[in-house]
Amino acid sequence: MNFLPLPQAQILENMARLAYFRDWHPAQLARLAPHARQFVIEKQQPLIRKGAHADALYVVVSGQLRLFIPLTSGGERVVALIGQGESFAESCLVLNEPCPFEVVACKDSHVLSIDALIFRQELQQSPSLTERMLRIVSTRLLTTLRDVETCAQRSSMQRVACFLLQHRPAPDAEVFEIKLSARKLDIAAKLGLTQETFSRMLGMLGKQGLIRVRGSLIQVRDAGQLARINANAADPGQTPLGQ
Amino acid sequence: MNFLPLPQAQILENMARLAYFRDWHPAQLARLAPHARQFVIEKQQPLIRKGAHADALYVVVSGQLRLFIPLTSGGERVVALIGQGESFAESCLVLNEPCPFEVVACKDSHVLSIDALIFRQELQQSPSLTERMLRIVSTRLLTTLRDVETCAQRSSMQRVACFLLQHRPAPDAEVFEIKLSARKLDIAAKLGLTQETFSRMLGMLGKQGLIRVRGSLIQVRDAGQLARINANAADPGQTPLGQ
DNA sequence: CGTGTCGTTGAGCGCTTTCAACCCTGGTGG
DNA sequence: CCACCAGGGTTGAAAGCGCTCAACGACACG
Repeated sequence: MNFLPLPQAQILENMARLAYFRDWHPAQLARLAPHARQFVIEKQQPLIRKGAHADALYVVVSGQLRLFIPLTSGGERVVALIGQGESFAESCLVLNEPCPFEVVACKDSHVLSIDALIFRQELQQSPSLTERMLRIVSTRLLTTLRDVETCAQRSSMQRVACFLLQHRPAPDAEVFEIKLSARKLDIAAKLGLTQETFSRMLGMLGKQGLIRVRGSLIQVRDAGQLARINANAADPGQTPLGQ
Repeated sequence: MNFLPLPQAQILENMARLAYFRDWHPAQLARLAPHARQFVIEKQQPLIRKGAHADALYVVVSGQLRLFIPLTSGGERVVALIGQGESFAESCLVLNEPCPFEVVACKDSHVLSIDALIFRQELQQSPSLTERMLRIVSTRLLTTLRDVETCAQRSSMQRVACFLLQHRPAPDAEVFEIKLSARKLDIAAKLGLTQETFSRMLGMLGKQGLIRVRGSLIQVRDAGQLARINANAADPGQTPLGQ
């Protein structure tokens, strides 16, 4: 985790370029930039440990971070994968609570940080910033609840179907493509599965012709049938008993 | 779901009495009260269906509500149990998104509702209210993440241990009591377990002397050992093979 | 005292995990 | 150009664990 000795002008420019800061008040950005830093974090290096206090608001400039809860088995339960232009740990910052998950870089990444004290100060003085944070945290809560729904599915086949259908561009789209934004290992961990099980389920769906997998590219060819897997507890991949 | 024909003065008084509205601006309460209603909802009756838009901010005056995701198996995955003086679905209200869970009364309950439009209006005009909502939603997100952590535990024994330790009053408290705030059925569903498994795990812990169960009262007698169950993947409840 | 709800206990099955080996792909260097 | 290597992904076999179904027990309520 090396800080980049960037001049403030550069930092401010980087911030202005990020979609995340779009339509923040320019004056606000100018106030925050002097307390912002940018740094590089190498693949597999930790950024925040579980239980630590978040001392800044972090925004990913490039790369990808993995938020996860470490399991006793040595495994991980991925809570979120944070990509370019996203922030995280906002709720911890707001409440000044310890971080409930670990944060590690999936790949070499650039991250921008805004000092917590300064940010809270700005928060108190800026209703529009507060409103923005309310929106962000609300969105994250709904996303998390959707993930909970996916993981709540009893069978692993249903979880995978649920996951695939989350990427449906429209409620009636029957065919569409998904570009996996992370290693299958991490996605499996986000679904509460092992990578082996995830792989098997994708294989099964492939054999049925419902999807087509080529590396990290998945083509869904029959979303309706996929949705039916989710609805029926029955697994149509196995012997069609009576159906 | 019967609306109570309460005079506005009564509604306002009820609101003022609720801890939830403590230190809201009196003027604010006065503005909202005319658009608030109070109603009774009977045990097992639905309040909001999954996918519906929340048309109001709801606050529980008495009783208990169950927020859950329906599973294809007919079961439920409880997301939260909302008791007196708590609100819910704030994030849906803020983003005007459909509700990701069902809401049903656990017991006969009194609920207060504030019209969504009016509430959003007030939200825009009142930075302090926005800040309050930000705190509430942030808290709910952290709570949800803690629940995710519990459910992420591989073995059911670990989940139960995790659940019990969530009620530890202090990090070093070795003995303490827990009063279950809901039916064991619902708590099990919140842990992602069946009530049978939940019962079995409590039974095992009881036989080991780590806890003592009397109805909905659980006395934890050795929190340290309980924490160790969580840390070690090994289940000390079974035959001590080799240990 | 009967009734209904909730909780407990028991037995068997199916699924996911675990552990293992193997494959595939991209990158590197001779 | 090919051999080699490392990381990620796939596939196979075996075993453990939680779910399901079913019956019983406990308790509150009318």
